[in-house]
Amino acid sequence: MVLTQRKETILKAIVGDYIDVAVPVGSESIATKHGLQLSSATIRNVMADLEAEGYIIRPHSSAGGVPSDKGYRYYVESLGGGEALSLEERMMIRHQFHQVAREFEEWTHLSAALLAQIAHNLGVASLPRARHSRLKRLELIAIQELLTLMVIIFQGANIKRELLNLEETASQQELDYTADRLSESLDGLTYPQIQAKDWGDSPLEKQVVKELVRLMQWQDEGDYEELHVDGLRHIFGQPEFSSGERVRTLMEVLEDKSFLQRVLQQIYQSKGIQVVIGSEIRDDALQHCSLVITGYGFPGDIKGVIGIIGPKRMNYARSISAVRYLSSLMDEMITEVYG
Amino acid sequence: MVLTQRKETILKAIVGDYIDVAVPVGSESIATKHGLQLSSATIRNVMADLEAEGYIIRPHSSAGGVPSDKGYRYYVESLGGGEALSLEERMMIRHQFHQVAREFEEWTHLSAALLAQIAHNLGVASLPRARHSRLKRLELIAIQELLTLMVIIFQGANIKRELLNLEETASQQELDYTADRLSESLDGLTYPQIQAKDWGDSPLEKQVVKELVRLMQWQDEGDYEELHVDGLRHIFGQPEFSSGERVRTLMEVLEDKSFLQRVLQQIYQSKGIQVVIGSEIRDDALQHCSLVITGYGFPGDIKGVIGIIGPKRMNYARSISAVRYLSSLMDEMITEVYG
DNA sequence: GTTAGCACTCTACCATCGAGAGTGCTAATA
DNA sequence: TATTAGCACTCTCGATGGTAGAGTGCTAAC
Repeated sequence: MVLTQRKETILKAIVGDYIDVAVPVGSESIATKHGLQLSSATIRNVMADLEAEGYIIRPHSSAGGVPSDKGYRYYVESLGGGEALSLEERMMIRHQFHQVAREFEEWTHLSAALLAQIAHNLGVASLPRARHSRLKRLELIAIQELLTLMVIIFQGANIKRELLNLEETASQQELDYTADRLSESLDGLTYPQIQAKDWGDSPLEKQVVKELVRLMQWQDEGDYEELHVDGLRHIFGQPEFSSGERVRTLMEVLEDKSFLQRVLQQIYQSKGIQVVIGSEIRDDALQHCSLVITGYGFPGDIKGVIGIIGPKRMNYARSISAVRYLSSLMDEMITEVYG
Repeated sequence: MVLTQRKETILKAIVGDYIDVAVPVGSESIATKHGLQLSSATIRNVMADLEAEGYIIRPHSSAGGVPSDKGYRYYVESLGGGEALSLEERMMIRHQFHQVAREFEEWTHLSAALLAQIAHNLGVASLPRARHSRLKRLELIAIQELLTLMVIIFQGANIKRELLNLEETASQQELDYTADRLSESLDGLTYPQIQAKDWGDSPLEKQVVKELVRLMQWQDEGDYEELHVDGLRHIFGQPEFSSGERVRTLMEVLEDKSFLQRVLQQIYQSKGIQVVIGSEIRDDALQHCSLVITGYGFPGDIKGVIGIIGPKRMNYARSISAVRYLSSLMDEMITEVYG
């Protein structure tokens, strides 16, 4: 599936121009703007070929060409590494991360915000999570006679809190004792390991462990941590989303978190930065969109996901660089925490 | 500012009809649809008065009337209690809350989602937070030699986690000891009280306390907890947001959390459910919107906020009932937790 | 293989026009 | 005096048609 030099040059010109101006591009403008030593007639011939081979589409019979998904795909493949972010941008990003380095709820907020800002599209980011969560520490705090707050701290600094209705009363001392005992004996264990252990007679302990296992199981089997989305304001500037209908379906997808996560999951299986274009996304609602997305964290174990969602007509080179840089930064930061 | 019986009836008819169909309403349709024993000519006379008094506006000289902000205001005031939610709806809501009762991260998600669903507009909700946060317990967990995870549990089950770069190495034992000591001596204190205490010589303790105070201060002085927004998909169905420009400014406001929080703060000062219409909101970007919103929690102490944002042309009666019911439910639930 | 020339196609824009909805006014009516 | 019928007037909205311009495809010449 490789094109001759000239076809490729012209296809890239078409895609590039269309990305810039969102208007079908004609043979004349290519001939003049790109310094090719070819007349518009020649370019028309080439474009006819490109259309026949499915790389471009014509909105109507006497209109210029717009890239098909196949055309975008060829364009993206031929980009190579993509242009790196400028030094100033990289420094700006590093600086901002430095500001929030200690509060890692902020990491995903910042990532999503920066991606949105750089790409002028949607930025998405989820916190990293271990595939098999391991307990680090457990706290039990009495709230009312039978109501207890259970705080679970996982390795990697993930935290869950949950209310627990005790079956029988317990003093704060008893709760502390139980929490300490459990923290010690369960340190570093996954939920199947916890489940496999032999539990004595203490009904309190039993109840807490049961709840703990339930929660860890639910968490490990679930999808990602919550996904942060930023940059909605940019999307509405794009001509492809000026009509109401597309915006609405896009919103429906974005608000149906489970759905978006399913899409991301499917993408995340593979390594490295993924670029998924239009119909390559399984879902109808995202036919007009492309994703530039990657997982990060320790391969196969801890995983999070960050990326960019936008119209197919996006700046892929820049988006890829941005996602690459931010994912490496996130990798760096969580390596410190998960040590 | 009270209208005669007839004027009021007609104004309410206009506002009600306009809310239904989003089209300027004419004298003829009022005369026929509302069973008034009046001819369209009479209604035209009344409408001329209403226009002169500023309750309605004409898009152009020979068009029907659309409510002004003043007209909406009168309509809302005259609604009285508003229609209650149906029994089925209330049971459905209660049931859903019951499902997530133990995980209160979910409370705001669910509230926002339900409000959005009921009102077919944006639902917003923030978690409750104490005005003066009080420490409940502190945990210190070694991650690397000089890197420690500090987990702070507040009264009311709010939790913060933060990374701490230690000035000198400390074993997990030392960290535990310090955390226990501090948890005990600081239990129930606010940050000024903590600051006022006399701190011994332990550099570790000093550092932890300093960081703790910084964080609590930052938190107490900040705005609300993060605000959850749901229902974007509904907004785009509304005719007033079909044009690109308004959507974009709305998005800009929604994504600028600090800004939205400022608006909400201003509103939250007062008690009970607030209905804020168009120009009554200080912000230009929200001129086309109305808010139905209320704080909840213990007055003057613990506060959160939930509400509905939509076009001025919203179903106020239903929105008010929904916000009222959900805020009472949230009150109920946090009363249990905060005791 | 490339290009100039030209007829053809399609869109986007503008002006025009008529139907329809709705008003304001006036005069007649209860 | 309050209400109503009647009517001329105003404004929007959608359809229609006509034109300029951009761009193509084809053919013949280079």
